[in-house]
Amino acid sequence: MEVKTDKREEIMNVAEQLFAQHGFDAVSIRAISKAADINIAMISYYFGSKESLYEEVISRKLVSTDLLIKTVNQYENSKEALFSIVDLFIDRFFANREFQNIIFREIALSQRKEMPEFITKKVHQNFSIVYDLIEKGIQQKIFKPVDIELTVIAILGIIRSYTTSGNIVCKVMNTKTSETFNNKNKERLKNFIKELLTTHLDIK
Amino acid sequence: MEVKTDKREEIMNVAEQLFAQHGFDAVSIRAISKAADINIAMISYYFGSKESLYEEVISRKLVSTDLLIKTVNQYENSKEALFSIVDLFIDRFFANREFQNIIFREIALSQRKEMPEFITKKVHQNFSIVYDLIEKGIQQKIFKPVDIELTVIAILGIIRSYTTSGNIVCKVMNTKTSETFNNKNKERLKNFIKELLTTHLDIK
DNA sequence: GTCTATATATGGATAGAC
DNA sequence: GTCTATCCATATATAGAC
Repeated sequence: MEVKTDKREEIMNVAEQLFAQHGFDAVSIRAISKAADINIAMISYYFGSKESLYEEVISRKLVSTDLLIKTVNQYENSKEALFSIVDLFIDRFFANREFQNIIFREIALSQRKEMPEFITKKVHQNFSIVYDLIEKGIQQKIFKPVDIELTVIAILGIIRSYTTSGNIVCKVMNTKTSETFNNKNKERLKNFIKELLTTHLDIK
Repeated sequence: MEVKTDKREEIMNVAEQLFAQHGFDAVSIRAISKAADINIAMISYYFGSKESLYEEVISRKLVSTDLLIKTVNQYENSKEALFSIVDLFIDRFFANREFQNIIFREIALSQRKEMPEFITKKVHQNFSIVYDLIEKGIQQKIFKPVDIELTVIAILGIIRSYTTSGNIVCKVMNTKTSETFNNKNKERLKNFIKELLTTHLDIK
């Protein structure tokens, strides 16, 4: 017996991939309907408009990111908590790296006005969690006092850069795309950032 | 006596700003012609097509980046050379941060096939220069042996993240856009990365 | 719910007058 | 070099039959 995926969801999956690869404007609803093997009119029927479809595609993933972060707040030890956040972010970015393209394109764009505001808020929540963690560690004298803002930007920036720079990273690493994002290199990146943070924060 | 800017160049300036803000597809040649206060037909007349205009806008800046990098290769001391590169990149990214949006959007996109290849090559040259510098420093026992590839990605990634994340960085820093990119915060970012590298590479 | 046909808009590019 | 007018392709969205 086949699992009959919801049509709406399937359209969203196809749309997400196309938006990630080509950008919002370069993807027509015709292209989506063709790739999803449904009639063009169905997209308007289900979502009302291309813009609404786009917003739904983004919204559903942002929420789940937010939920996962909350689970980390339970660690007592600041170092363990910080490292688990590094793991968490890298896991999620590796699993959703196409989607991350959409997010950071929207952040950089001033095109669709309401959208970036919405995304900025969500992403900022993630930054805040890391910020609070480092601040707490400094207060506990576990971490050296550092520039917290820039440390947060650095952590997320490195991860973001690795996962969304496509061919550049592959060229630097001298790997193919599949290899660049396999488990071995995922662990490599995790260890690199943890070691970088260990010396930066002077963790014993 | 007025300096009469070349028409072609003025169109390119206007186009660059619009492409950076809204992306290639969202900017029509009508919008460019209106913003540049010239007739629509003139864009085809000067550049042949919208795509060619876009390519020219990108090309002219990439070349100058490349030239500047070469001047740095003259430093004897690896630490001084590396730090001067950090200064150079941050200066250039701050001065051209709108333009950087175009570059990294193209890198992430697979839309215009020939374009990313062209950009990838140029950007990779920049990465290579940093790579070679760190490698040399390690051989000279000035730097601790580190993961060179990831170190390079980290340096450029932090700078890129700071300059192209728009509102996010402003929100984290609790600053307005103008303040985020003023000289004080430019120096702050330079110092942060240099300190980070100092502990990471264990520079005495 | 699903399809065809179509209304309507917008964009890139060019022909041809001046 | 500069402009108007226009061609042609493609896009979104919807009306209406089934």
